[in-house]
Amino acid sequence: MSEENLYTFENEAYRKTYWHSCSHVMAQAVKRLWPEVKLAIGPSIDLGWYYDFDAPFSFTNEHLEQIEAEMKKICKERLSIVRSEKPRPEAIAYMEGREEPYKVELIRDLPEDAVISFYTQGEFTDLCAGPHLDHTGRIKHNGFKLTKACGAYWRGDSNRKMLQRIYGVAFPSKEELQAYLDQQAEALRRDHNKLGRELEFFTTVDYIGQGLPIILPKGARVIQKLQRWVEDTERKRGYQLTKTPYMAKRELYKVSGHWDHYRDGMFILGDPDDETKECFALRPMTCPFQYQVFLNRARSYRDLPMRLNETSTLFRNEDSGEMHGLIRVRQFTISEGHLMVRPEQLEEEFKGCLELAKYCLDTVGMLDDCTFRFSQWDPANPNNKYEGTAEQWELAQATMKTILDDLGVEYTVGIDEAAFYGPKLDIQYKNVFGKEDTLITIQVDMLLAQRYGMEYTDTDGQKKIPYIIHRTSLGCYERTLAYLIEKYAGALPLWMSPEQVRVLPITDRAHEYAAKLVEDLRAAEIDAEGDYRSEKLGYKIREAQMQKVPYMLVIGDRDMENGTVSVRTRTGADLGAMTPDAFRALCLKQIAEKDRSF
RNA sequence: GCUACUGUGGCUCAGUCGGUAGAGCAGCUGAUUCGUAAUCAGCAGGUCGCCGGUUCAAGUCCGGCCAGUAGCUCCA
Repeated sequence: MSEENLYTFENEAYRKTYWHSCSHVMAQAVKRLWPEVKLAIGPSIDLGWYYDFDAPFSFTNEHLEQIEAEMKKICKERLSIVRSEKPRPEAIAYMEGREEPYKVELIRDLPEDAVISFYTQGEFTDLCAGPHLDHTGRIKHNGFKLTKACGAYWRGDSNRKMLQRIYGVAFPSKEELQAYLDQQAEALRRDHNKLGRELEFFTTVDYIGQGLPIILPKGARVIQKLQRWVEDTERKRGYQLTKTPYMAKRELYKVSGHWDHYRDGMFILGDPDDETKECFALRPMTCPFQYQVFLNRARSYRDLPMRLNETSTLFRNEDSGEMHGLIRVRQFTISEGHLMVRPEQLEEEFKGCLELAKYCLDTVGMLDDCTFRFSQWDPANPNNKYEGTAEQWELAQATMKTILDDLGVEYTVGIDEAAFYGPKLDIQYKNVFGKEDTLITIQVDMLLAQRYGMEYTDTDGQKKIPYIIHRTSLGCYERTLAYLIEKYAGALPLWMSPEQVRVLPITDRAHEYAAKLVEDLRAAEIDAEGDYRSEKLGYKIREAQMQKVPYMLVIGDRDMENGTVSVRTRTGADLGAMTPDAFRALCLKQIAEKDRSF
């Protein structure tokens, strides 16, 4: 960072400091307007800041406008922001005197030897580690906006009180703020939950239930293309396809530990507490089912690595507020797989899994937008979430770290993000709202094989326990489809488009010729449709364009005379006239190459 | 699950102070045969998310439920 850029938004530290000071200005404005509101915390975040409040009323857009107006005043007052420190008892007494119970709790939870600092601007003082700008006038009064108010639990704990969080963003100028807001509006136009319904990829029905979308023919066709490609790709890489049951008796899940750790997340058929009767549960994951394939007969080291894949439909009883379009649902189908490996094969096989996932993501065009997270356990997790001993966890995580470092994977560490049976490499993706979810996960499991009595006879005649890699190559098809719709704004690459070509006869005279073209294209396994309605060409083009059909073939008298098709793309380009054979070859080449540029 | 907001024909929306539902697009029928983003006319389509309450009268008011949206918490 050069000297002249130190106090600009190019410097992350400055940017964060600026936003943090914005949060204080916002809190000051709220306290001026409604002194009875209690303060919780207000940090800067990746983009902007938030502040959590405990207010006796709900913040509405009108309140946000009032707060913004007061904030502008505070900026114009150019109040100095001054740091001070207080010893612990004095700090507690100070915040008790100000009737700020959340601040008192925060101070009480600080370590004994912590420096307790405060920042004061005008009449407003907040507990804060800092740093901050030197005065409130540094904040451009027309460069910020409060974007939304919503609920958030105190200290992120769902057992504690729900406070109200106000989010804001700020930029060094009005123009940059506007550019950001415009860009956000543009992103929302890509929202798969809106676009996916408009384009008839999926729908939902009230009386079927939450998180249970209907995948319509177009969405189903895309998923079918992806699924066939993934299964073929896996087969080429030595995977064997399995088909296992969608449900099992509770006893299966008791062995795996899912019954103890995941029961609330399962759809249970029967009374789970009546041990005298059979009780089933729909599967929330495929692991224990696919293990039975390994267990089918005695295994030798020659059987390993055993790579099993399954296009697996899973059922998870998510809490009602968790569902979101196709991204978070209660029934989904995942490109699931498990690899049973000898210890010395672990690194190579893990590498293979990662390469496969990267290949899949790259092919659909999503790799560049992904981030990697090494999800580890938290030994201090209070909910007894994790199985196994500390030694087993340390070994699994150390092994995985070595693998990731050897592969040169750039990752962040997520503490307490592991599965209950082992650490994970999660490949994360963000939706148009900036919310991140796991797209793909590759997990190392040194626990469950033993639980299920999985073993193989090694070269030395000894029985040994395999390591298991849990992995997916393209994630869940519903979620992946959602992200693809958002990434491409509905205009999916040709090879995965549900309708690849639409033939548009200009007059009735061209119907027969058009129908023949459709037939020939379909014979070549190209998804083609004809629009034989007696509408004008412009109307048919408009409709095909809005439905994001990659290629339109305009057919008129001229084409019939010359034996050509006139090719138009959904981007509006006119490729001119060519023979049907030439067009078909062009199409097939782009499909075979999975050309992402079209 | 929690907080807030939303719910009128397939879609986008109008519906005043409670007085018994309206438009455009899509659909259907007919006319039109028109070469690169909307041809014209007609027809049909809604127990206003569901259930209950208040009222002479509820799409409008109240309660409960269901569904959708954002965030929180959880999670692929």
